[in-house]
Order: sequence, then structure tokens, then C-alpha cells
Amino acid sequence: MSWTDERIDRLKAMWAEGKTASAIADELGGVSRNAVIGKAHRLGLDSRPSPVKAGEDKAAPAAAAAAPAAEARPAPSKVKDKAAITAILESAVPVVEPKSAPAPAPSAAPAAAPAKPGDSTTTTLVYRSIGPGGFVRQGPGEQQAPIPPAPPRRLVPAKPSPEIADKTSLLELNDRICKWPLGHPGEPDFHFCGQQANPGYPYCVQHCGVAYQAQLPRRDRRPPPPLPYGGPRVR
DNA sequence: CCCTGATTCGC
DNA sequence: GCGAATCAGG
Repeated sequence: MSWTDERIDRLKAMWAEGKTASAIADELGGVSRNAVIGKAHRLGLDSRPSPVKAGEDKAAPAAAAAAPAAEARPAPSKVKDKAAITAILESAVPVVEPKSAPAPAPSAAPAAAPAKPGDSTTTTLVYRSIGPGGFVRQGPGEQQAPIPPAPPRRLVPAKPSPEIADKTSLLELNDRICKWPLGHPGEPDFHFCGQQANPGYPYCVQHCGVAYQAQLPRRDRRPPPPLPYGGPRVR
């Protein structure tokens, strides 16, 4: 099997959907899981959380969080103009923060003088230094204001797609209706027969007729064709 | 052992 | 470019 444009598109789509490489390989057919992964990488598709790489997440973010503070300003050894450094360091400016702004973490920012309870008009002076790029630095221990959670939304039951609106879905099955599958799982119109089941059987009368064949006398049976290999493996 | 994705490397 | 072999975590 070769990677035709059509197959590549399907690979991209399923990869984007988050399907596993094996699932994609199964669906495409003719390729291995490895082939799918290899192709995805060659295409430059987003890498996915890998069980192997996940272990590295622990040290990296912590280091990344600490590093920018040091890297944001020019390394001292690289700045020959000491006056420039002084200018940067002395460019701290007062910033007026409304009291109503979300408070910093409790343990943080001793500089923020506690306002008296009930005094909602009190503002607090916080000195902030301005970084080389013009951004306002956070003070040590300060935390970015928490992002307010999105307002809760009312959940509405999803409407079934029109194709299966009047079809019997998996969730509607019980022991009185026919569970004969029509179509194939995963296809948009996959559903079950839904007729009244033959009592004591999982299928309706018609499908029982398909599922259960009367046993023929031995002489009338055709021997099954020989299997192309040694037969199913027995463990 | 099964699964997963990442990487390597001979073709 | 391809993918089997291999690695390594869950």
C-alpha cells in the first residue's frame, strides 16, 4: 500500500481526531501502526502525548518557569554598558492597583499592605520594575491574577443526527427488542433492527431465522473448507 | 504482557 | 520516503 493523497488526508483527519496510531492503521488498512506513526511524523503532524515523553514533563516546566526571569534581561556578562543595567534596574515605577482586583496568593507579596476590612476604596501602591521589552515585571512571589472560570452553561441533550433519528441506537436496546445490527459500528447510520424480539431470543423472528439455522442431518452437511493455515491458535 | 508514541536506521 | 525494529512509559 502506498500513501495516496486520499489516504494521507484520512490519516491527517484521524490523527487530528486523536485516534490512536493502531486505530488509524486498522481503518486505513494495509499499513502498520509504525507506518502510520512514521508517516505522521514525516508529515509534521502534531506530536501527541507519548507515554515515553510524558515523564519529562516534570522537570521541564519548572525549569522553564524559572529560566525566563533570568533570560528576560540581558545576561550581565553580555552587557558591557553598566549604565544601561542601572537604568533598567532603576526604572521601577509605581503601579496603582484597585483593591477590587483579585488578591495575590496569600503567602505572596508582603509589599501589598493589607487593607482594612470594609474599606473598599483603599488602593495599594505596588512597585513594579519595567523590563527591557517594556513589560511590567511581576514582583517576587506574585502570581498572575487567576483566570475567572467560564460561567456554567446549561447542558442540552444533543440531537441525534437526522440519519439515525428514527433508528434504534445502542442505548435503546433491551431484552424485548431485536438487537440485530444493521450496518457497521462506527458508520453514521449504524443501528439495530429494533423490531419486537422473539421471546427468549435476542432477535426478532426474521433475524432469528438468519441467526439460528436448523441443524441438517449429518449426511446433508457440507464439510467446512480447510483453513489456509493451521487453524485458530489454542493457548 | 498488553497498550501507547518516538526514534532510529537500513532499504 | 518508507516502515520494521526498538525503546520506554502507562
